[in-house]
Amino acid sequence: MAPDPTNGAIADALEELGDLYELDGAIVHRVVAYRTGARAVRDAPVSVAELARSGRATELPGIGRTLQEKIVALAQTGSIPAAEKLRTRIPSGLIQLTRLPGLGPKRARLLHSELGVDSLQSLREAAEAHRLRAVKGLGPKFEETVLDALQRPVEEMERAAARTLLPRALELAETLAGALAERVPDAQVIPAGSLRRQADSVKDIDLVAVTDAPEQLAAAFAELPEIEQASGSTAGARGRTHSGIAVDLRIAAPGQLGNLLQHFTGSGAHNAALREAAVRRGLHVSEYGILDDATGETEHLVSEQEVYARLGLAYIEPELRENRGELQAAVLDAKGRSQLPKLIELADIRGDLHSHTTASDGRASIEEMAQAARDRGYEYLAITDHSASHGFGNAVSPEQLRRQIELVRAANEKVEGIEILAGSEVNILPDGSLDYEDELLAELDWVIASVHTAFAMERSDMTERIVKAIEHPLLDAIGHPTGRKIEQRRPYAVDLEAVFAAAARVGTMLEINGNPDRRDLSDVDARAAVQAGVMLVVDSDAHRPATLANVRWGIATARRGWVRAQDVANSRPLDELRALRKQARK
DNA sequence: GCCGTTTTCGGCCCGACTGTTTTCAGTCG
Repeated sequence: MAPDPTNGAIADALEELGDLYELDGAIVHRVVAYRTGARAVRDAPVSVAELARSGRATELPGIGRTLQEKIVALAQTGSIPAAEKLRTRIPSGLIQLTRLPGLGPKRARLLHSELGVDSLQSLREAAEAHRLRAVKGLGPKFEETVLDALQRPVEEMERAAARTLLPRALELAETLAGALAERVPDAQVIPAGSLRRQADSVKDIDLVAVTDAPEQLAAAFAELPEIEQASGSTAGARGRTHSGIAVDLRIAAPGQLGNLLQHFTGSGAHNAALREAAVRRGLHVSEYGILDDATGETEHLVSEQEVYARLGLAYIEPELRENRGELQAAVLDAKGRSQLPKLIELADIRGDLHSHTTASDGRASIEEMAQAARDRGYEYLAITDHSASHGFGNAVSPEQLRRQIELVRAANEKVEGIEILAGSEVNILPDGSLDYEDELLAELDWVIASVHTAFAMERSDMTERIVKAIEHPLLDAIGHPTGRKIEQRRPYAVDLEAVFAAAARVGTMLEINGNPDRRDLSDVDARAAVQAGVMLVVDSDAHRPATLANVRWGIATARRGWVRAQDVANSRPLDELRALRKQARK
């Protein structure tokens, strides 16, 4: 039997089917239903193919009976009959057409029926022969836009599609906001959009500003040294940085910051769902205010708290605004309470359980790392250098680890105000064993294990490998459990449901690694892990004192995953953390 | 195609911008 399609593959298939229906002239709501469904599948933390087979995929918001049937067909036969049928009628090149700016499904359909255009190549030929302008509803300007888009080099298209990791984008946004506030002293400039939601990566930088001098602010934006090209008005300005990131600045009068910030924080899916629910209550939400059908009046609100309150909702933290159930959870009951979690905060973290020194590939000594951790206000720090088989010239032999344990004990005497734990980040070998003897592992205060080799294993083998490690009695936690690198490397194939079940059963913790390239577990995975009963740890994986601060990206991911402080072991004092170790629980 | 503290049928977020238009359709975020 063929393996189940991944959630990603199912989502791709539903999106393609949506595109096909759209080009076939289906009503927009049907098309939107496919795209909403695709998103729900992509975000789902469990195997949707399995869910659909047991008739439970309809529990996902946006998946009904029809989509479930199509998912089952995809899992059983490898394709969806409706898509097969549509493909005979709609040339695949038409979908490519809709990716061009200013060219959507309606125009692609029009070009196909009027001119027989069915690919980027035939579109180019038609445009060059000036046949586009002859079509009713199109004109020379449109023809020019099309030729322009087709002539743009591939690299530029790719650059425009590229996403920037959160830390870099946030730093840039803060630089721009600071420079603007300096030039227009009364202006308040706030990063919004996916930046404010602390997403893994962002497509562009959204800034929201409040000022009484909008013209001055828009002009100042265009003058910024970081901005390469800009256009603007009193409502805002757009530009592009020299590094190629699009920047959007929106300017509001002080009285409506709440509405504007809520709108531009998004996500698009959150806002669409929020507004649909509001319409049922006779309220119409936009970036300018809330229009009440009953009075015909539009209210302008200064704060987001007021916006959510006006809609009968508890305040929703930006990290939760992805339309993953937060709107339902925010509904206030008769006593004014909601089902939203109290999210973990950076200040809840009492220690770091994953850090490196010069003993392996780190850049600082045990003492330097410990002092930096203490200066962050931590109660404890685990030194977890790589293990015997790590390779890259920085493996730690068993003898070296014994010596390292002594060095940690000695450093603990020297450095006041923090407890240093002797640990290791051991490799999970392809057969699921760890690469130190149990006798040595038993001497350590903290053992974290990670996959660093043989990423390309079969899903079932990788699952078996990691579950075996989880079941090791001396192991405390699994580091960066999926191996993903944001925008670079997909997670290795593994059955996370089985991993979570095993971890919950034996009491092995799972990490949210705070390295901004990793943030692994991801937000949706972390949420599913907690739901399965897993205890998490949030670590920096620091290789030098400064990168201890990377724990903030782990906290961002945890918050996006609905994680509370009580779900995270290193939010607890050291004695409580020790009591959570498997060894202590026996 | 999905969904329901006004509905199992009849709705389905909101506004800006562009280019083509004599009042608006299509696209985008």
